[in-house]
Amino acid sequence: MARHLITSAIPYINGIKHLGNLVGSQLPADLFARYQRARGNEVLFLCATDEHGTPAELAAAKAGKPVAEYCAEMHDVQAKIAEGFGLSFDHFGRSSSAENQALTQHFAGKLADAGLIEEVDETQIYSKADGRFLPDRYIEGTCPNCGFEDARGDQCDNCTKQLDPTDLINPHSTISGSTDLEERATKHLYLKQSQLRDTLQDWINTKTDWPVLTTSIANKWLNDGDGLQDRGITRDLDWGVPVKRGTQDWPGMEGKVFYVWFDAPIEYIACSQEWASGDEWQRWWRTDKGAGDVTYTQFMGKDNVPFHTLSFPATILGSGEPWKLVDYIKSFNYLNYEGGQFSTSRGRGVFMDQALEILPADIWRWWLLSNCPETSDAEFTWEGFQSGVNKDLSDVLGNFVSRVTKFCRSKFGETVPKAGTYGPEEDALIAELTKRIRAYEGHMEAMDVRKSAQELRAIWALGNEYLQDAAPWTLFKTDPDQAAAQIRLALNLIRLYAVLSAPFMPTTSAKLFVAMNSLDTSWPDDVTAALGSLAPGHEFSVPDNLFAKITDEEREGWAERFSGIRD
RNA sequence: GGGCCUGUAGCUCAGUUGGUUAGAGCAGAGCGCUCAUAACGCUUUGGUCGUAGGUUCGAGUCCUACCGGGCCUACCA
Repeated sequence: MARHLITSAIPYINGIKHLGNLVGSQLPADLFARYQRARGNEVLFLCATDEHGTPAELAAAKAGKPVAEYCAEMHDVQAKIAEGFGLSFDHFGRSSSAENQALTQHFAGKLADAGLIEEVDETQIYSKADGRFLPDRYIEGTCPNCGFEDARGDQCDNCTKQLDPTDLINPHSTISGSTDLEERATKHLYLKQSQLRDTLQDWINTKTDWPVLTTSIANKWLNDGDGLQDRGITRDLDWGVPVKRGTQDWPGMEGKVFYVWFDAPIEYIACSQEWASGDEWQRWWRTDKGAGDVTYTQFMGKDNVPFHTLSFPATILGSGEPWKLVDYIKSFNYLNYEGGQFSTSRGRGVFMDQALEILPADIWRWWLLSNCPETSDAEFTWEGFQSGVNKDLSDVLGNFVSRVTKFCRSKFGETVPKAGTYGPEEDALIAELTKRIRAYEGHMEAMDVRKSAQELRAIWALGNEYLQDAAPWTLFKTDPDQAAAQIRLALNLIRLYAVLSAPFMPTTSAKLFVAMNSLDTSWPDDVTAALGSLAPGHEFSVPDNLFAKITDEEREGWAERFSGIRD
């Protein structure tokens, strides 16, 4: 039995995520986790909220709450929505946990012991009105290059020139608008990633099967300009993991916290400590404690790739301790919304809570996964969504279940008919099913999400093709026994579909198991045997229609409702 | 500015190391079926593969230039 450690990029705490965030990390990770469990493998699937950093502090202030309270509430909100989407985390943790705090400090201590931490004196912009140091992006002013008035401190959005905050003319805080800014001396810890450059390059070079998107971003950072740069891992903030060297105070670093991107990936490990009782987590993370046979897969959007291919591995490798390194990084492009971008800050697009208000989770799961942005950015349009969902789910799968169960009820009652035997047509179907199921498995193992969905859909369609060819409604008049055998097979197909479709649509799958009155969720390694699961005489019930069609009126209403800023 | 990705039928996308008449789903057209959510099945119409050159016996696939779209560029996360 294989062992799979699976983590999804951890969503930031400051608000509800949109569908683009969902499809870029949590949803495909859940698909993979559910599939591996269905194949009988041991899975630990982890996710958490990423709670530190300036935006969290500002969001809390805006909500008029202490940041700890705000984060606790938002964590619960995100956890509930995740549950609504059927995300099957073994644990949904928090980067602000005591476990992560201790582990982050531990790693910092080990890195310092290894000579990989440097203390750097520097100056940063301080805003007296805001009472805080400002990250470059929170300072705006006039671009010295093109005269654009709303240039950010790191880059001008108009002429794309890279800037330093001190370059700006008439700089002001984007938080308060205050122009009372000054340069202040401060000291920070830098992780000397440059010393690990060759180690990281050698490691990345072995990952020939990773998505191009993943390795090309990593190589860019490793080789651009002077190569991998050292990186500041502390900030002058109140909310975060206090800077300590292991359990010891760090002289000169009082009142400072670790940078959110330093502690966030460590939460993957800490999350397992939150989940586990005792040392159970170690057999997933420590190669000296039984994690040697673990396959570790991470899922994330492309914006997260540098931190997962370089920063976090630098932390792991630099510690000199036997931690498990990631084996495969599945990265995604972005999902666009009706010709533009989903935007959290501007409230553009459909957000996870809104999605669940208007349609069941499985419908979203199916469309998002079968259209996920694997090779390039993908496009959400209401028309495409409507036609895709109606065709695939209502017409191909839903209607198949409906026609089979209702025909059986009217001719044979709500029991699997006993008469008749299988012949060449059934053998041909089984051969075709076997071929396609093996292909489906291959795509799922490879995490080819769109291809997996395409194959699954083709497997559903085989049922309709078979029925049309067999035509039990005609045969019933002359050879009812043969029609009975055909319907027996078709009923078994429904159970088979419930098994195969479960990773994509867990709720629908569960409904089918209930209707078929079956507890047999075993994977169809032998398709012939799987199609004998529901024995002659087995009772079942006719389910309600699985998927209501999306009407034109609904589609138009939603397109209108979600055309602007979220309410 | 630099780097990476991308441009294939009306739409959304597949096209393995260059190899015969370029594929799928949806949409369109025709036929069939009537068990079913007017659902299903079969057949079929659509493409000089962004443009222009080049390499090759052979290019959607490799090279160059150009045009269009996107992302990243290290202090947002």
